[in-house]
Amino acid sequence: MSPTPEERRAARHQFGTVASPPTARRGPSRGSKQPITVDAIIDTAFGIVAREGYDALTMRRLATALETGSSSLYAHVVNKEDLDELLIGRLCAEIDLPEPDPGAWREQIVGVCAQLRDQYLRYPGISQAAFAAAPSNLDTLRLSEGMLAILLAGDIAPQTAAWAIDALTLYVNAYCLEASLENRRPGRDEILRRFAALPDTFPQTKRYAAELTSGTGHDRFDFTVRLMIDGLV
Amino acid sequence: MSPTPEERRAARHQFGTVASPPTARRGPSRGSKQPITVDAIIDTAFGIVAREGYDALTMRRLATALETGSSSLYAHVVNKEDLDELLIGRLCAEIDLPEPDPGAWREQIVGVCAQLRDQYLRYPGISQAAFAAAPSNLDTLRLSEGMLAILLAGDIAPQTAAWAIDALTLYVNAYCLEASLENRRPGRDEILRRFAALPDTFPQTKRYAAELTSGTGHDRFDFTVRLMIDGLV
DNA sequence: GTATTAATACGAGCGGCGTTCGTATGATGC
DNA sequence: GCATCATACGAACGCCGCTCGTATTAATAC
Repeated sequence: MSPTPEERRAARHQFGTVASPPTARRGPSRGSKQPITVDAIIDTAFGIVAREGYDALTMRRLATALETGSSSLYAHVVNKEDLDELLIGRLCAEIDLPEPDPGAWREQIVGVCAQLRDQYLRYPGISQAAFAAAPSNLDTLRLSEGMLAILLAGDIAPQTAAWAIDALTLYVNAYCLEASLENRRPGRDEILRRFAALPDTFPQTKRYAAELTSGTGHDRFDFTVRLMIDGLV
Repeated sequence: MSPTPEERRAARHQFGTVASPPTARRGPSRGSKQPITVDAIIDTAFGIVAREGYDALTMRRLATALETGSSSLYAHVVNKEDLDELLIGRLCAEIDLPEPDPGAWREQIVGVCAQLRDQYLRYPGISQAAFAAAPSNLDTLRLSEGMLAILLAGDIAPQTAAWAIDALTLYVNAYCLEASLENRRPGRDEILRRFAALPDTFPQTKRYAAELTSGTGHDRFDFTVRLMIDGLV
């Protein structure tokens, strides 16, 4: 009996893949349609999120894209939450972790955060899933292990390093989640107009409306990440 | 004609309440049941979230608690998103903003962040709604106005102050969102056990497992907020 | 060569969600 | 007394995640 989805999930949290013997395929494979695999599910899911955003990723929608029924997915994935974890896992797995260089730890950490940010932004809204992702997933642990190694090489105290990693990843998640919601909001011009129309009980907001609404590109992101990193010993 | 929910929402974003004349109540009011009002809806919603968490707050569930049908809510609230905004608005409205004291701006900002955190934590998961909340809501603007005033009094450059407020509120949101998901996760003991069972490709994680899983109470929160604030000029 | 068995696939259906629509209710102004 | 109109609400629509019973297929055992 090949591993159930539950067993696969457990393996992702506990040990490296048990390398279950690739049991020869059985079961129906009507016509030219290729069989459903976990990888195919993940690939298709990423496609949907990239094109239509995370909210469009439903089990039914995903099944339709795979030309099957939603119930078929549950033979490969425990539930939606499990699918989310698989997506976040793959995302983290693709982060390039540099060999720690004691003289360049700040740039290295900034680089990792930027990579993570760009991965999230490629798949709008997926950071929602990142918040729920369990901290014991092997792929996400690989990421924190790499960040920890960089900070330790930079002579940061272990406790400080651990909390800094938490703070940084939490901020990256939040920044990307907010960024993915930005299209639902009024544009900068509209906000400036509303700020100008505010009553005089909002003097600072009116006066510094430009500063409050500025931050094109990733200026705000860079500002905050640097703020945190420069504060480390 | 008394204001439609849409008009009420617009008022929250544009101008102070237009103080629509409190038209005497009309319509059915069968038996002793008191009429549905926006305030009653908000109060009941907070009760549900406080007791059962944000995910339990559905329009149907809310309507049931008010002893009515879900469709009745739409006479007072535009939609679920609007309800979320009302909740976040009230939450922000209850934050106590101190008179800016140039000599105590750090403590003042920390205090405001801690208040915000405690408000969010009182209603588990509600920070999900905070992410989506539009930045032009009057109650949330009052909060950022107050924080801006504190930072400016501390001689922080306007642009730095604006971005710092963004970073701080984003972090508070993220921290509280993660905190509300914590009960779904394995406890600290279980995580330590898993870390110990990791392969040797995770040397730092294994060695500093204690540091990585520490941070009872709000230690991690305090660490990060101080990290950001101390980095300001 | 045939029967057995395990793996896979999937349609139908359950309960719940946000939201809309048509209609009923009843206090108010004339 | 009657028309008006804010208010209230049941029924239904199209989604959602998920489960269950069953059908299909390929490897295996005899």
